[in-house]
This record gives sequence, structure tokens and C-alpha cells, in this order.
Amino acid sequence: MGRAPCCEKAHTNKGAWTKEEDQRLIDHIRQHGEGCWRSLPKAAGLLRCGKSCRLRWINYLRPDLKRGNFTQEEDELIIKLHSLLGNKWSLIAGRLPGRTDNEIKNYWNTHIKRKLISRGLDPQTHRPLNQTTTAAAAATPASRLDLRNRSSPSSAVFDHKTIKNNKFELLKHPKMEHEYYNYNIESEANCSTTTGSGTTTDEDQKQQNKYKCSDLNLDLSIGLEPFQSEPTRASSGNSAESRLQRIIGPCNSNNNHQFFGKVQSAAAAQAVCVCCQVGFQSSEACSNCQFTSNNGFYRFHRPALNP
DNA sequence: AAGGCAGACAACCGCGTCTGG
DNA sequence: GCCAGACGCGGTTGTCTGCCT
Repeated sequence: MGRAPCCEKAHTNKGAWTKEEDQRLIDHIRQHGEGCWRSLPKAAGLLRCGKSCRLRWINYLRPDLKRGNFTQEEDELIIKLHSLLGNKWSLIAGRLPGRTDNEIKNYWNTHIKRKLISRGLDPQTHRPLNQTTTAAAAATPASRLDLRNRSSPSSAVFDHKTIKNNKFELLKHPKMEHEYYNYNIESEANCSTTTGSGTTTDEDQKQQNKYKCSDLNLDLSIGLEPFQSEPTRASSGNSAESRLQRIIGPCNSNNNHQFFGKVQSAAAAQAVCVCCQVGFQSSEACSNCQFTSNNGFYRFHRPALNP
């Protein structure tokens, strides 16, 4: 029963890596590149499980890693990303060059959790602690955007079906295969919200509006399906970076926000790049987005503001 | 000085997803 | 379309280190 072990455990080392093992791994990857983790240990002369090699390389040996303390900016970015993505450490790490998911996860558990608690915020929901008992179940960040269902638009999970920020709602066009984001002009004016319970008090509402209207600019967009002109899965690598590129798009410079959602009618012209959905800056949101199509896929992008 | 404790972080494990045959 | 193998992710555990008593 159960899953077969990933390697022959009787002949593998466990625990801390020695300098010699590190050097062997580095040398091998320099020569042959990353990948084929299962066969790598044997090829590199290491008595280690392939997964262990991968982890060691990704979390510790990679030359592009930034060691050292997290900066205040990184702290705040992690908090913002976590409030949006939940425990999607790899996605969060993708927005912090030189940081690994493991590093961020550890840092979150040891530092940021406490920091948020000291601010009176629940680390999971990012809401005031006294609200979390009732609200947590309805809107945990982790479930708000389930990006693991990235390859299958029809299975994309957006749990309460409305992304309840001040401007956009996730709608389903009756003739469309996929859900899309609709720009809600009415709600822009008052940051209106809807909640699951329907029993919120005015004070609750104020708090929620405050929460949902926070001026957040993550420079982040999320698509339900990769843009077609992107490299296909088969032809592109499967590194965290390339996957991130496929999922989120190249948001690393010049606010080139993109939306990879597949939309199939002109009605979808009202669909909105999710970068603005999650990273809007008040009135700026979407006003600069351009809209082009390619093979049935519509692509939103904003021109560089300050090249 | 020694033991206990907590924090930090490296590493492991199990499972879900992806991919090629 | 199905299956097996490989990969990657997130949760958890183990170990080390520094501080406190």
C-alpha cells in the first residue's frame, strides 16, 4: 500500500549536507544543468535522494540566492502577497528575487506571524484578530485564489465566486466557457462589499471596506490559462521561474501587467487584467490597460509608465 | 558552568500535479 | 484516455544555536 519511495532509502544519506556533498552537487549542476533529479545523485556520485539534492540546490546552493536578513520592503511585500495568495510560498518567492519559498515560509512562521499578531492582525486572514473567528472560514486568503488549479480554467477555484474588493467581481458569462473579471463601476465609488453572512454590522462593514480598499500595488496579474503565444508546456522548462512566468506573466518590469485569461467573446472586453484587480492603485486601476487579442486570447497590458 | 528552553532554519515527507509513453 | 514516473509544493520535523536561569 501507499506510494513507492522516491529512492532507495537504505543507501542514502540523510541530515545535514557536508561541504564535499555540496561541492559535488554544484559541480554536477554546473556541468549538466538542473533537472533529472532522480538520476542526478548517481550521476553526481552522491548518496542522496534526488529530492534532497533538488532541495539543497534550490534552497541553499543556487548562485542567485540572496542571503541575509529580509529588508523592511521585503517584509511588507511578503505580507501583501500572503494576504492575496495565502500560503502559496512558491508564488510569493517568485516575486522576491533571490529568496526561496522555504526561506520565506520559515521567515513567515518565525517573524512575520508574530509581527502581524502584534499589530492585532490574524496572520492567516489578515483581518483584525477579533473578527477572525467569524470571518476566517468565509475568506481565508489561501482559498481566495486557488492558483494550483492553474492549468485548467474550468476548475479554477475562486471560492466565494466574487473577489470582494472594491472594483471587481468574478462573473460567469452565460455564453462563455470561463469565468472572468468584470469591472464594477458602481462599486468603485463606494468600495461596496458583499459578504457571505449578510449579517454584518456597520462597524464590520467599515472594517471590511478598509481591508478591501487598501491601496495595494503588487504588480501582479493572475491568469486562468496561459496566454497562447507563451511557450507551451511541452517546449518550455518546468522551473519555478518558467512556471511562474506562465502563471503570472512577466511582471518584473515597467508595470507590464498581463492577463492570460482565455475569453471568447467581445463581451469579455470588459474583463479586466487581474493585475489591476489585485494591484490597483485607486483611480489608476485599469485606465491605462490596453487590450489586444491573439488567437482568441485577449491580453491586457499597461504600457511602461517610466521606462 | 550546566541544563533547559525557545527561536531559527535546514531538511524531510507525503501528496497533488504534470508529462510522456 | 489511461497510467506510471518525475517533479514541485506545502506542512512538518530535526538540529543547531544563543539566551536565560
